[in-house]
Amino acid sequence: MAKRDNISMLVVRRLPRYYRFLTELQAEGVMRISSKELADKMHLTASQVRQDFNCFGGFGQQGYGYSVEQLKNEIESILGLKEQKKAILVGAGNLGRAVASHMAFEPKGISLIGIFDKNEKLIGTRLRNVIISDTNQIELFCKKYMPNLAILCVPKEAAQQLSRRLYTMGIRYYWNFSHYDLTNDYTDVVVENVHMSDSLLTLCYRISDDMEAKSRR
Amino acid sequence: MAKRDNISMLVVRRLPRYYRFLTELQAEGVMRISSKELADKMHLTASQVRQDFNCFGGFGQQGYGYSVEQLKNEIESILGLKEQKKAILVGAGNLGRAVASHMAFEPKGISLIGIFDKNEKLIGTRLRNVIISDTNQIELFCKKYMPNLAILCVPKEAAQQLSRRLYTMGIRYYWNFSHYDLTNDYTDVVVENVHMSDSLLTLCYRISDDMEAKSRR
DNA sequence: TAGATTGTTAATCGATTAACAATC
DNA sequence: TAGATTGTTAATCGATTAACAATC
Repeated sequence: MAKRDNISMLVVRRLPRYYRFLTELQAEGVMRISSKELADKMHLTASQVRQDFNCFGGFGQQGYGYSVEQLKNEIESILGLKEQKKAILVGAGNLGRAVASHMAFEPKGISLIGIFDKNEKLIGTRLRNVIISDTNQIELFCKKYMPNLAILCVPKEAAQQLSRRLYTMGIRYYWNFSHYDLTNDYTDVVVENVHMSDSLLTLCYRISDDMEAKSRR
Repeated sequence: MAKRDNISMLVVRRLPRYYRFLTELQAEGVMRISSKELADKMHLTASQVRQDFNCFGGFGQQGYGYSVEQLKNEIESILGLKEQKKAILVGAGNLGRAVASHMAFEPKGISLIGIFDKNEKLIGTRLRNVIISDTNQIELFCKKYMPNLAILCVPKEAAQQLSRRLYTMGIRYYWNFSHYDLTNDYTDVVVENVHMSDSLLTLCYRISDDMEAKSRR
């Protein structure tokens, strides 16, 4: 891995997808692949595939293509999956519970070390072998265990105040499911938003657009 | 609403966000807003805001700006939220249950009319007042109720066979949480993917990149 | 060596930004 | 009318695609 210097977000967002396809290819026993083959599989162009990889250095070999295993390892290292990260999750409602129990954290180098909620009924119960604690214990917990990543599954109204507390405790990386915009308050923070309802609205648009197009014919 | 003709996906994906901000502004009692003000709030440029809206026709007024209420209504209609859609959800595991109970379907014109799972323990229980049925009842159900949208919360392995069945039953719109690529099999299908793990991997990259950048300083 | 496929430069395409005349 | 802000055209910027020399 070399180069890397101001990589476009569009490239970055393709990396996980490359990683998925390569993992699968490896599982299928495929040893090597050309940019053309990979591009066809992923509905991209060969040029784009090569350009993408060359943002980080040349992983291929002329006349041969790419070694699936090597390429997968390179991307794994680019994504930083081997670096250990400690995460806490706040908000153990429907969404929080789904995220906690559904996500594969370990293969990404993430250990979920704490879950918090203010609902007394949930406090003390377990999720993925982690005991749910009272949200007001967050400061104590952070002081002790120093998590670096927070997963926000709280309602918008709670997110602002909560993020202020987490920021104070030194947390700078957020996986944010709430509709609160953290970048309004802090500039030195990395936030990845998951807005499921935006995605559903996009689908609504596409349905409406598609149906209209069909009715025109 | 007028114009519209080959709108870029980048514009489409901004629409739900506009809609969110406008809904909020309206709730706050704001009556009018300029492209500049809206752009600042949303971290966009005024030019972009105006260009985006003008894909669908001019909703503003020179010297005044945009009426929050009118603009919100226009976008609502562009997104097709008033059109009634019938949805079924397949896979009532952690993720499916979270989606079913967490999502606000009604304001998007979607009614969730059926939920399916193959796990006998879940069959017969209720989610959001919908009884979970056996997955093998899907064909019967679709014949009777003609849903047009399917939400896929099943594992990758189940998704291919399942999508084939749903396609046969005439379903062409999919909100897909599985890692199976539906567009491989069908071209006349509209699929909106939600890949939460890709989003988390993107965050991993950004953490790794950010930490590296900091250590360089 | 000949064939294949990369890495990389150049050309094209599309999206964002800037500018400004139109007009409320 | 003067000031503000839109709608829209032109300029810029960035991303994708095409082409091809380098090389395995």
